[in-house]
Amino acid sequence: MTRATMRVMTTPPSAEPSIAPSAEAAAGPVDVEPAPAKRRRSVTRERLLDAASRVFAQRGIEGATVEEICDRAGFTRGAFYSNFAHKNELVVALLDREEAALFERLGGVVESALGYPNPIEALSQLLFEIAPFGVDNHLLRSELSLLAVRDPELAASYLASQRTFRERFGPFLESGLAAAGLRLTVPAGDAIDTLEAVFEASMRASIVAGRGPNPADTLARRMLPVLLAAISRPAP
Amino acid sequence: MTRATMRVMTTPPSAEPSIAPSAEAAAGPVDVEPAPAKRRRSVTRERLLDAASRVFAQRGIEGATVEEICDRAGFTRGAFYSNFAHKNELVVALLDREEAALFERLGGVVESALGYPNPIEALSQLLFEIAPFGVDNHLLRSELSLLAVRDPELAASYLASQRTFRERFGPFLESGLAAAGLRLTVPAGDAIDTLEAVFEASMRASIVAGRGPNPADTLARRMLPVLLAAISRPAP
DNA sequence: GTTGTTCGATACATTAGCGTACTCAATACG
DNA sequence: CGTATTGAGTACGCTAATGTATCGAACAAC
Repeated sequence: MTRATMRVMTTPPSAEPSIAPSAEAAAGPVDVEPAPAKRRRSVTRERLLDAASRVFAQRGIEGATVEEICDRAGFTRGAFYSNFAHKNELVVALLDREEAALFERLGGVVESALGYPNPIEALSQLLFEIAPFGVDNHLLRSELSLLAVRDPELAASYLASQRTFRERFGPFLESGLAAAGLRLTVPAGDAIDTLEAVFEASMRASIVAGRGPNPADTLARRMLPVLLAAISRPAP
Repeated sequence: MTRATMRVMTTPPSAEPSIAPSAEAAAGPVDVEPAPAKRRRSVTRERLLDAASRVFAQRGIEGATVEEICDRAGFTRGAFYSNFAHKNELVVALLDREEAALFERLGGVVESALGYPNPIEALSQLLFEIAPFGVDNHLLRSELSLLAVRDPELAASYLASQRTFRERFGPFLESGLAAAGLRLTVPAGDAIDTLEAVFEASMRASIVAGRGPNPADTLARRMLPVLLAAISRPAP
């Protein structure tokens, strides 16, 4: 019952393999895997973020407790406060990470945009491949935007994220449409906001209604083609 | 410092006029004003609901404490728990009340629907008269839908409210369109959900961005005509 | 090997907010 | 008028969650 003993028991309870000295090539992801031990810290951070993502999805941001996040990550609160100052900092960090992940997917899928028969359908399909990249993120963003209404600090982060999202997604959308011989009839920002709004509503609706996260028919699935048609017209 | 003294001090601190015995015709609203004293209770309830509405708007549902609501209403928690079983019951009660209020407005505005020159613009205008009947309600519904994702009890109430909203608003929308020589091209439910989603997003966006609740140009203001056009076509 | 540093664990103090039980005052009713 | 009922205030206990201060062990460098 020395602390060493306890540590062995608590550290890798049900998560990734332990971070033993020479486990460099071991662990799952294809990540850069930096200096073997020097970066335990960043591994811990990642695991906390992973856990946070799950717990947030389940309980919501406000509903989530730091403790549960730590438990799920296989750490104690000590580890948490050694890595983040507050819960909010965690939220922001998670937001950043998910955003990066989104753009990665976006990059990976962009080439498949071209050369479809029906342009609107193709674009819809495309959006479906990147947008519902997890209900969790939608819920997260949704709740975040709500929290941002009151918390100025979160608002700043949220707005920043929102802006880069628009900046990167706008061109994507426009080039997608262009490839289909279409162009936007409304400001790109509005188009994106509208699409996002419907996606969010759609997600929430299907969850609240108890249907699985993405059954074949959702509001978004039905409305997306209509919306895309509404905000574009054949390019001159 | 008998309790009587304290009561005098705490009861009407900064709210509506006190509920003295013969103050029947006194108080503000044009309400039915039932039996003079028999219904103190319902007055208390109303005041708690009013306060709750304000506090929720400011702090959010989860962020609001029962205590603050009571303070603002000029009561103590004793009064609260004498009127509501839980915070959730309050939330549901408030939801019901706001819904009723919405339909009242909807009734009052429906006649002005007819006989406009530009049908789409007219409808947009109409929706703007009933929809942003207060940012607060949008935030409330927004947060509620989020809470409903996790809380089955709230989900039930939310879904019920959602359903009656759709049932009453659908015909309204359809007849509005019909009067303009248009008909829906998508299911009414989808149309409503989409409009609502954009309204919500629009509200949140302008609040988060720090602009006032309804400046002349919002996402909704810009997109509503486009959306309406997208979901309707000339009737045969 | 020894030493220094870093990271995470343990334990604690504190706060806040909820819900309940009990009490008193005022009103309604006979 | 006196009694019963109801509505609101007061006080209390309890739980959950946060953040902090301290401690020990592993790793890295020399």
